Amino acid sequence: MATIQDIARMSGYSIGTVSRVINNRQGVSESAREKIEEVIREQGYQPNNSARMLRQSISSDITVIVRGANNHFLHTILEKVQNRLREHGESANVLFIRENEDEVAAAAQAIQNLKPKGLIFLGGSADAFGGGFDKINVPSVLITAGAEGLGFDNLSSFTTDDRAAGAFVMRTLVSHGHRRIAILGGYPGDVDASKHSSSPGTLRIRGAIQELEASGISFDPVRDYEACPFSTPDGYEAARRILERTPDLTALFAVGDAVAIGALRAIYDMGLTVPDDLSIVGFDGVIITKYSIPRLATIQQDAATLAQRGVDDLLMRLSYDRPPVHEKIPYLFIQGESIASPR
Amino acid sequence: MATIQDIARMSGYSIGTVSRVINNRQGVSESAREKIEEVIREQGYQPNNSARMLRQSISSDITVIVRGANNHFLHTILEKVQNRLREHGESANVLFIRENEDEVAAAAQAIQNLKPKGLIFLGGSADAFGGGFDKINVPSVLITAGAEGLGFDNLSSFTTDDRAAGAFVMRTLVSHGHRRIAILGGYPGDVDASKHSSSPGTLRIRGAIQELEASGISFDPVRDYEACPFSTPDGYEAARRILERTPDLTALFAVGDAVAIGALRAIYDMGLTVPDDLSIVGFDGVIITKYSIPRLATIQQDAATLAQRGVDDLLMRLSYDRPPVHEKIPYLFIQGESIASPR
DNA sequence: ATGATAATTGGAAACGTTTACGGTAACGTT
DNA sequence: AACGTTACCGTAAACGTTTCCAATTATCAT
Repeated sequence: MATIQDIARMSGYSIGTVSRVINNRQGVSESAREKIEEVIREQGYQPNNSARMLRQSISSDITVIVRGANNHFLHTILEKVQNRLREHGESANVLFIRENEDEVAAAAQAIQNLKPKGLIFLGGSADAFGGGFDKINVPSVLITAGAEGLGFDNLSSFTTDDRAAGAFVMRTLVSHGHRRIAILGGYPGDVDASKHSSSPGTLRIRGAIQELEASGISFDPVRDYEACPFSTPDGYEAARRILERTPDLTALFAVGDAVAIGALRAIYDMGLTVPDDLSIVGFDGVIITKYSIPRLATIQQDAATLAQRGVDDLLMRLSYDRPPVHEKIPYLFIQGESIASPR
Repeated sequence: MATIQDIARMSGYSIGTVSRVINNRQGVSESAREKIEEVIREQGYQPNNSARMLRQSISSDITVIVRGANNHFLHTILEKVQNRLREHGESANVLFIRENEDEVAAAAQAIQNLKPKGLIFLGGSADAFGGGFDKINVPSVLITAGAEGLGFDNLSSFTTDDRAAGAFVMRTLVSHGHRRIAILGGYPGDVDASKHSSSPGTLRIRGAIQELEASGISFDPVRDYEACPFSTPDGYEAARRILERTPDLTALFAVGDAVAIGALRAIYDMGLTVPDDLSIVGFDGVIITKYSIPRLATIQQDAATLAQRGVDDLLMRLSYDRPPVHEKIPYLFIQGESIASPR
């Protein structure tokens, strides 16, 4: 493998100039730049990362933190993020962490001495970012949750408009004639509008409740809401609990597809059918919703765009320093086969 | 952050000796070792990776290569691998690549100058390892495919006994009285026993066919087999094709759960029911098989053990040089609700 | 006690970069 | 022609390790 010295020798310039070309800094003549670039190209030279890192005390890779349960939607985004990074010639370190706080702190610690040049968060909420990651102070992006107005000055966010989507789901159900609707999934505190939270689940739920109230439909958090983690087994259990507790329901809004899939089976096991006895809507738009029986109505998040915009923004801010941005990516409502009017 | 120099100064020894202690090499007195270790401990000193890497021209991290479509089973393993690595205090670089050959070659190239100290492959087959990765020549493990007897001298493998499992599935179907059984999924060449291949799909299929023939049941590759990638949409299409072509089938063996889930829906769309009209068995044991309607019969691979043994073997071989091993991890047959006797 | 040998330790070079600094050349201004 | 300014470029130090080699000390047999 050629070194910067070899390139310098072969191009007839000094290593200083070569270095300037590599990092495209100014102060090097057009002729020098061309010559050096040519040599670099024909030698297939790649700067040695370790040396660079040693000198600058920052690594040249990006760390991706995936937060939450083994979730198909996050995996989809992860893969797209990874692909996009590779298209730009970047490679990524990936870390999976669970929701709990000490794990977040530990991860932040571990990542700190990995010295990444940038951070990408998948899943979770911006709150976690405050749990140690803000100290690392490198350009970061949060995909799948919003971070606007939270005072993190190095964190962009790209997300679906969860509040609007949650409201949209409810509007749809109500327009089908549903009046007894329950919500499934998320954290116990999510229904409590007085608590501040920027997590997507919370926003979906609050948007939904707000819409219901705007339609003059009462929503009792104790009776009509059941919290649970975003996984299929948890969705199954939660659905059973709420259906046993509140048998007069005609529709269910699961704030994640994994939960909805579990609920689908729970409903089946209780001898009810979807959508005749009960309508159900999910959230995320994972592939399985298009093949389940019945096909699941859901909010399809645009994973490809989320990933792409997130990565592009990070790389952009990595090279030209710009302020972070907060963007909402359009979503799509998928009708599926799991909604009908109550009978 | 303290450096080795600080430790040297504070302990009263030279950096050479400190280095020897850190890498616990021999040739340092017990007293020196103790003193130095004490200082290291109280300073919370961590060697600088970049410097180390620069000097030794090998990085300190492990690269994980995930091969194949966006597959839930692989994601599950990936997460478990990652967790196990973290338990050992290691971090991993993750790369997703598709099946095609140039992508493999490109990835091998890219990884070569990442200079990982070890490699973990998830999915695909050992064949891919030959496409450039063997040149990197670091301890590697292949999880989810076998590599025994292929002449790679630095590659361990941990896998389900795909051939036996494939045979087991067929034995089960035959014992239920099925005689007209089709196989779904994998590459077109997989049925051709004359071609050599170590891919898991191939082995499952060959094991299945072998078992059928041993039971005196004829299997016509053209009529009873339909190749397709390991994804749900592809499974859907493949199932439609084969059911239209061969309507007298009574059972289907999909060599991956994703394929089976697609097939389930295809069967439904054709107005048939599982298992009354058609039995179906999948492979992998992903979570969704336990919640689909009907629950899918499948071969449950032991993802946790596969991941754990793979990681442990790699780390072991990284520190003590041992020969690679090839291990088959037990699987479990899950009865599900998708098998019945033909009527 | 002496020398020979082994064990331990220190010193310094090297890994491949980046960057501050100083030097040189080119150019325009007077 | 002399000078100042600018643009470009080269030199060398520094980043924190590992490791070779030489130096020192300890151990032992005689």
